[in-house]
Amino acid sequence: MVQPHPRFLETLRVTVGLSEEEIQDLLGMWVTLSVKKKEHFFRAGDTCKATAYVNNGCIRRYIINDQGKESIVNFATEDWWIGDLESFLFQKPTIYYAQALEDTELLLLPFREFHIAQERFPKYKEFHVDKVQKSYFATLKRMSLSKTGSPEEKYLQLCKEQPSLFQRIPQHYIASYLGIEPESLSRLRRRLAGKP
Amino acid sequence: MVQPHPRFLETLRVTVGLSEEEIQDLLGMWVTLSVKKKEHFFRAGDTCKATAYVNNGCIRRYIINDQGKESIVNFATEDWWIGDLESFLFQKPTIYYAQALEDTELLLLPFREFHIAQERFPKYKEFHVDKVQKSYFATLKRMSLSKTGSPEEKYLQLCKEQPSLFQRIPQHYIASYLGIEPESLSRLRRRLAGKP
DNA sequence: CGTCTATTTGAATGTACTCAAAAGCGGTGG
DNA sequence: CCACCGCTTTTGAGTACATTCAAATAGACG
Repeated sequence: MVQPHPRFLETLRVTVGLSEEEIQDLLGMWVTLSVKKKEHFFRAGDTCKATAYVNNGCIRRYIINDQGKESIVNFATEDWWIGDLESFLFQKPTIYYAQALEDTELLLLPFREFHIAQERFPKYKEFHVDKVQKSYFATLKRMSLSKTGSPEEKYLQLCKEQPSLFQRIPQHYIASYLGIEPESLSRLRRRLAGKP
Repeated sequence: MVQPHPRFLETLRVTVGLSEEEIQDLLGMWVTLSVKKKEHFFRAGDTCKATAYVNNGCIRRYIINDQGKESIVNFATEDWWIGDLESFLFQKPTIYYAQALEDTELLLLPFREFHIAQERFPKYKEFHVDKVQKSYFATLKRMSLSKTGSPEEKYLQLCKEQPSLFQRIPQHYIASYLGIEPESLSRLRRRLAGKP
């Protein structure tokens, strides 16, 4: 495996609470996957065969609706997790697409190894259950607030949460995430810049 | 306790998988709460002291944003669960409001009893973890799809999922749920009815 | 430099919004 | 039984903002 991101090891040590030996043991179960810019990690219809940690790079997760329109659900950069948990846990087809926007390095824990790890390290299982719950609560909050917010507010929110994105990816992806057209985002930015 | 909804008992029997004795034991831990139309079950800032099952009636859960605008998150009718799990599990203040739109009867499992039940009946614990996960996945899917959908699609979706609502509550609540103004919903309905 | 892609700008259109007022509906009390 | 009241829904007119389509400009990269 490639050199894991420092925060990956820190998570295992501090948040999960594993000993150095346990970490070495666990690390042995992970494999590295490189995904080149523009390539897909998975597509709708695939079944997710592993949980994935973004070691570096950037992945966009999106969905395509009945009318063929795509909408970005989230961006995963360094130290994020990417995948479709439902597809992974139940080994059923996903409805999402995951595409690299930069050359990306993923750390994968395959399905079998995931279950072995959960058995062997109860702390890892707890960590995982906890992560699901936290994601749930965060998602609920984001959803509730985003419903009342204007595109402008959502834009400013994203600027706060993931400022690095604007330096690395074309902004029509940002527009797709915000649920507006690239032209609208362009005009929105001009308005915010205060040039009438 | 009042007569529980038949589907409540069925859930305990079939989904949770408890024996008749266990059910009797568990039922003893629940208490009934009546909430009159227009009254609040909880408000932002409160800490949820119980998990709540809607035995009959209807509750709207909503949020008020920075600009003081309210937005309905969901409607809970018979055989739904209502509350803020995050607030309940971590005993911290909620950001939501829950108000009865009809005289409503709730079945409550208070915080202490909830934990006793989880210890005494491992199956109940499993049931609960499962419920959280399923809610999470359902929420994600709803969110992803709602982002691309027009108000019209969301309206038709609600018609399919909770048709009874339209017979019981004022439609400006539906509008708030859809994220549009009452006037817009009125016009939307006229368009759908096909009267130019 | 030339090509491809991304961003910006313009003009016309559409849809939801605000504000205002009218019409519909349900319940209460005379 | 009817008149009145409060609340809900509908309708109208004008406004704001995102969309579409089209074209011009700017950037990135071989």
